Amino acid sequence: MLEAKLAEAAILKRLLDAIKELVADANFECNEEGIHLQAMDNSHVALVSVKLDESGFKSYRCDRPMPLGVNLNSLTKVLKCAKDDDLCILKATDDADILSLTYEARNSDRIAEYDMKLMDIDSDKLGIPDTDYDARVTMPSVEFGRIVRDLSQLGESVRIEVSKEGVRFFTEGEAANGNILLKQTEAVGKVTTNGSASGSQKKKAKKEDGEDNDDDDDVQEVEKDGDEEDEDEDGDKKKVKKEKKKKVKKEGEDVEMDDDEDAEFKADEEEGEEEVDDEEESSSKKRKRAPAKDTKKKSKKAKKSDDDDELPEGIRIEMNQHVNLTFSLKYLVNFAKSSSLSNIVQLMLSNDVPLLVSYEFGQGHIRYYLAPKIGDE
Amino acid sequence: MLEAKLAEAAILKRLLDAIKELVADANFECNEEGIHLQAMDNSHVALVSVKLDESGFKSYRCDRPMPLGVNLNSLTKVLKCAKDDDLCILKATDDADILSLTYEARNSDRIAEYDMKLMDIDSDKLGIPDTDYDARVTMPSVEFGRIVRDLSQLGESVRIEVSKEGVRFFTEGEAANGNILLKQTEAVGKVTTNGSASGSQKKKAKKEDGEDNDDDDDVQEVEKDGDEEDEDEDGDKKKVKKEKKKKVKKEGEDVEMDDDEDAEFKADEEEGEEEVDDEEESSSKKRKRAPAKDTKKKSKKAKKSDDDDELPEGIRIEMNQHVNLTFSLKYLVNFAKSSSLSNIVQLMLSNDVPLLVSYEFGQGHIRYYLAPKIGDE
DNA sequence: CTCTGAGTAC
DNA sequence: GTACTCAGAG
Repeated sequence: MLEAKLAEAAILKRLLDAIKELVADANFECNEEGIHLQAMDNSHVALVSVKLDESGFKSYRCDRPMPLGVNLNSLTKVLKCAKDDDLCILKATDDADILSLTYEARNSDRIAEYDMKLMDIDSDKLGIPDTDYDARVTMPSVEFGRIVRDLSQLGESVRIEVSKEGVRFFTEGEAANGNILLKQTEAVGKVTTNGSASGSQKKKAKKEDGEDNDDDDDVQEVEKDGDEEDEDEDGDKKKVKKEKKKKVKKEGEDVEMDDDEDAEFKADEEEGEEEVDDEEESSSKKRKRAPAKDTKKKSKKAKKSDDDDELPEGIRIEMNQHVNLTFSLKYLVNFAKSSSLSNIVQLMLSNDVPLLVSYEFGQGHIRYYLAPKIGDE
Repeated sequence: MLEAKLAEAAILKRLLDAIKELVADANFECNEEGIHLQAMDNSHVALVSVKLDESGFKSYRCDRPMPLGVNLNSLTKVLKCAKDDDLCILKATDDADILSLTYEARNSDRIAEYDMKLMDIDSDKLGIPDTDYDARVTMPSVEFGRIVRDLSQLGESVRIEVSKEGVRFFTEGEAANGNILLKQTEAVGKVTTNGSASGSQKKKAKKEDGEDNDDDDDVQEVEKDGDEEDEDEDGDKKKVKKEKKKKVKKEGEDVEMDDDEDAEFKADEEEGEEEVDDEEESSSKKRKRAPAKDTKKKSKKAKKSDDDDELPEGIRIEMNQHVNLTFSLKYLVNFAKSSSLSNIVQLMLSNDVPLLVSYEFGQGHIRYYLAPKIGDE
């Protein structure tokens, strides 16, 4: 049987919000390591992979591997009945025909239990080959969402090109064509959070810093001014100041997102790692609408703690080789719904192979794979 | 003629928001006791009863009983022209073909007057039998709203069962079944306000006093712990003390909700009553979410003052006998719109008789009656 | 007092 | 599904 206790129902709610439009039914594969879901989208064009690590649960027990065939629409309805801060307990018996969700209010004076019928789903689970991507772009998830939403108003697809110059998103539409260039955020003098990759960055990734987001990041005391040419400087500035207390991330290097990718970009991962100090709290609160910035610190914070922060800001571009690929914007817009799960998104690209869009959060990750369009389709 | 001055137009606005979806036209029956409205909903399934007590007005005069036939849609439009804190004066001449609404800004620098045509409505006013209900559940109105909204996503109807365990709401739906259990809030050490009902409670109602509400009731200095199990005495206690200045209701006992129900739970009514002293103001602001307790004492402040709070928290369950009834969620969701009128809602149930959902507020009350579903309809 | 989020209505 | 209104939080 399965009995998994999640500290906050909000995680599951956001996860379902992120994938319910893409996939109708899916198997939640539960085993001693945690819960994994992998599914093709309804039109069999994109692939979604979600992992909730056993360590991300308040308590977790799964005696034997079991696939729970869930209708995501039903699960979404059931999850709407949970308050964000409810304790959420998932239970299934070995016959796996019912998934029970129990929500317990903080004060325990209210306990709600929902039983959802499960279904048999043949999982054609495809293995995902490990790929050494030629380029990786790490950016605030809200910024990625903004870009694809903006461009989707003009055209159907976007060409993403990563070059020494940075990463460029091109769209051609009837009304207008558009292209957005993101340059790597300049490493701030010091404290910059996103700074560059540490040593491992092999290639020639460049990191200028463009963004002019408002950022509120957490940069520390350092101050960087960025006025270089156009954009950006202010973005950084502001961030600099805010960070008073944080101690920042620097050291964490590898912990973060190493799972799939490997050596190639491994070094960068650290960003996610940073932990905040204890007191943090600081100002990180606002991430709202600023274009790029955010601050929120919450994202990854480490896989294990409950909440995590990340470096809220900045764009990092790492590349081994120039890549130029075209994707359907419709899917990317859907992927971007995961912004509520992490402040950071990573785009992994190699010519002629599917794009990987990855969001890491405290309890696990959600990854999307999308094959490039070929020719002018 | 009628001339009634209401301290805040907001009360009327909220009242109309609460019933305008349920009823299209209704008679406002005005007499020397106040204004009363009673109407079946458009599909003749539910009954709404609203009472604005004469004492709840800043000034009130009604020379002779007169029914004012109002189109609630029109009245809603007119009320949207008032600011929440405007003084609102209702006037009608004896021929009752026009209702005049005058809004006066706090500082009197703005006076608006609207005249609305009235209509003849045959009121088939049914008497509402006094019922001694077998169970009464008192809970935060927002929580009730949340529960019925949640469950309405899963199914069409809800079975409400009150037992020694607490109150449980069950729904069966295609996607999932759900049940929510509310246990009586644990009585807090002393001060617990809710105490029990006073003497009148005839049956074997039990009143634990669980509530941990913050109650701010008005309990005075006394402290009651209410733990005995059942009964009531405290109910009276509390009211007794509170009354400092207000003339109020104490005496009014009957005033409260007695209309329909009576003896059964009458005692409890007082809760609503308590007034606060003058200084109130106090902290009453927060009644929000604390689970159960909080201390805040402010609550009701009195009917007359502008706002009333109630004990902001906690769930109280009183029952003479196990009840188990099924209702249409659609109506309950509509009833729950009255949450803006009171922080507290009471559900009165007896097997095979209509459910009474009651919201008491400083100036009066709004009550909904809904017949249970029979069998598996 | 302003902003953000949720709920309700069209 | 989109827009508007109301309520709660910062």
